[in-house]
Amino acid sequence: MRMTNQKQTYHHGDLRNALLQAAWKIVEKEGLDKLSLRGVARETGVSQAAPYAHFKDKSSLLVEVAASGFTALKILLETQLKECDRSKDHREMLDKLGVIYVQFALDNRAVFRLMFSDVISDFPKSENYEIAAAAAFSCLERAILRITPQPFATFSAWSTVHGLASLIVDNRLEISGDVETYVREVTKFLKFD
Amino acid sequence: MRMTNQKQTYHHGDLRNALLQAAWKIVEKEGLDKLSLRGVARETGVSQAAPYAHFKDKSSLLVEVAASGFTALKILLETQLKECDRSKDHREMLDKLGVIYVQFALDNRAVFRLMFSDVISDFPKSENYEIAAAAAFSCLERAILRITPQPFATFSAWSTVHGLASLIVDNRLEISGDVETYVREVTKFLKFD
DNA sequence: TTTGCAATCTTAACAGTGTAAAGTTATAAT
DNA sequence: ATTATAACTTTACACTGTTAAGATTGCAAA
Repeated sequence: MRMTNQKQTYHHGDLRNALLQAAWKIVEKEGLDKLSLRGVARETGVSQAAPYAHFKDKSSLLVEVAASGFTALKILLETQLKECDRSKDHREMLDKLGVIYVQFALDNRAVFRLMFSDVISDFPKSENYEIAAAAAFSCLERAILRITPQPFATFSAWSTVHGLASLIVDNRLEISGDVETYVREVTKFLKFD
Repeated sequence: MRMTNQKQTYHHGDLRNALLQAAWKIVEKEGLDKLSLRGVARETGVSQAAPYAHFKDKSSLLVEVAASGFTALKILLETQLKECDRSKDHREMLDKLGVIYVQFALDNRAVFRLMFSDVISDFPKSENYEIAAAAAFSCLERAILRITPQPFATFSAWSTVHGLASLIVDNRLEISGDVETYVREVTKFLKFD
């Protein structure tokens, strides 16, 4: 088992993760449509067929990248959630989570798109993906539940924040000024009482 | 100039539109990732290189499909907008537009995704696309302006409805029951007073 | 009407892709 | 040390987007 970056032996040692990292990097730099499995292999310094020892096919690789995206987002949300744990201003907490959500989308445009892409949404999926996605969603849910128990409140908040993030990422909404004020302006119309 | 469906002459007569229709059909039936330019040509009964007489490349074709998607959506929204013109219940009108938006997304999943896809969002675009997209957006805007002049109200409503549509289309939100009640439940937390 | 020309289409070719099959090498278990 | 298995490479195939060169057509000017 070898953990070096450079390939020095026939067996890579940590190829699975190396491929995931390379894929993330390429997606962010070149875009999803420019990402090829062969390119990922090339970037990692292995042969074109090497990925198939670790992933069933290209989609499976991308699903795992998306899953790690959800995990990254979840960590950000959960950190904020803990910071605010003793605060009584639950609404302020929710807004902060919204800002984090949108900021994550902007900082990781291509991966964010991938996370909800049809490459993934249209079925195979994976346990990892479902767990990671649910975990991220649950952060929002917990924050909402401190404000109101109304059943659709979570979906409503998620929809608003997700829609805003999507529209910005997809260039349908030009954003001038910083993200935070923008998110606050948009979410201020959400009222749960 | 010939308008028949079957190809009978060397010149097709209306190939541009035929290609757009075929592309729409294939996208909806097989998904965006399964759509190939060659496949579109095949479906239209024309050679693989024929599309290049009408479109610069594959992306340009898809951009036009997306544009026609926005146009279709705009027509639906505008029809509803006119029907409600004499109504005084502006909020009810807005809700109806929201239902139409989400219903359109569900009825045309793949095209809806295409409309906001990175294939398009990441730059080339086209005049057609921008005009059609702006026209659809403007329907929402007009409806909102009858409720409130607050600057971010439109973005807020659009974000919510678009987010809801996206999450459903991308299978992140399972929908049980009919769309209408679902949309109303989610949007009822939007309050503009 | 004839001629020429531009638009529309076809065929052929190239590089790049995803992926399966078969062979090679390293590691772990005996 | 031997062997089995997992991790890798090489090779090959069908398919893709796109370009170039040639064929066919309708139309406008002569």
